Amino acid sequence: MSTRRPVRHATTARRTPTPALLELVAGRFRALGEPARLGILHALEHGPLSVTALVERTGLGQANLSKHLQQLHAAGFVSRSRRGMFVDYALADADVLRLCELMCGRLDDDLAATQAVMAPQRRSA
Amino acid sequence: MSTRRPVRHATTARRTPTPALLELVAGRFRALGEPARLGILHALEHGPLSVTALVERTGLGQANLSKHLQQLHAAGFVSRSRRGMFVDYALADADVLRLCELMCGRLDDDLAATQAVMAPQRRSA
DNA sequence: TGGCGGTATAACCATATCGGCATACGGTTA
DNA sequence: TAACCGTATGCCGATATGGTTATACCGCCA
Repeated sequence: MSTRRPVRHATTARRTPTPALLELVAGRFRALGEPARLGILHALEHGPLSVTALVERTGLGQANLSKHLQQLHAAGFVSRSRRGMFVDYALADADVLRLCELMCGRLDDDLAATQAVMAPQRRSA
Repeated sequence: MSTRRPVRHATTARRTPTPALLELVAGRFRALGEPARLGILHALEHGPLSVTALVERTGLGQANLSKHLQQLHAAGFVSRSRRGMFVDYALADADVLRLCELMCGRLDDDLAATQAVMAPQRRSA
């Protein structure tokens, strides 16, 4: 349910945003503003994983990981589902990766620009 | 310079991200993870503004605002330029708004979904 | 050159957040 | 039901971050 793509309400769009709305949006960006959580999302890129599996791939402590997963879930970036004794987490939708790719694209550009300034004539360094 | 659009290096793309890279990306998301800074970006949506002008539109204290502007600038979201005694800040590019729109779209969807669950038969509440 | 308006920085406090430890919760299996 | 495994939560110390006040910096103009 919720294809996420065609929907577009007027809720958050095109108006002077209230402080409460800004806080909501900011909270979601903040959820991505942590290397550990980005690592989790990256680990989920190729399919759902249980908490235990995520502990291995990310190297995070179990408790710590669990807390990060709660935050990602609260922000709507991952979905939760039980499988026997395990709990599988998965990327909620493709927009998550879109956000990261957009951000990475910006980073690439800026890094390239910085390099160009720092060493204009060198090939790579 | 730097059209930002067609460029796409291999730097951050498609590889197991190093901790340092994750930190870089996370830092940029964190720069957007603050209502005050989102408010600043919103204020700049229709054109460059000086710090003084931003103080008025955002209601932030001057020192506070200045610090937020430094962070946004460091993250590459705004550009700086002197005009006489003033310093004008402007959105660095259109991707900034793209990121916010993507995030707002997600929020809209989630809010709609929540409402649908909370009051399936009501029209609006 | 001195004063002034605009902007940035420093020092400070309050609060939020992360990571780790211990432990509680929830299913599953014996 | 009891023991057990996977997951979540409460508490703590360390650190980071935001907001305020005071002050330093820096072009401009008299």
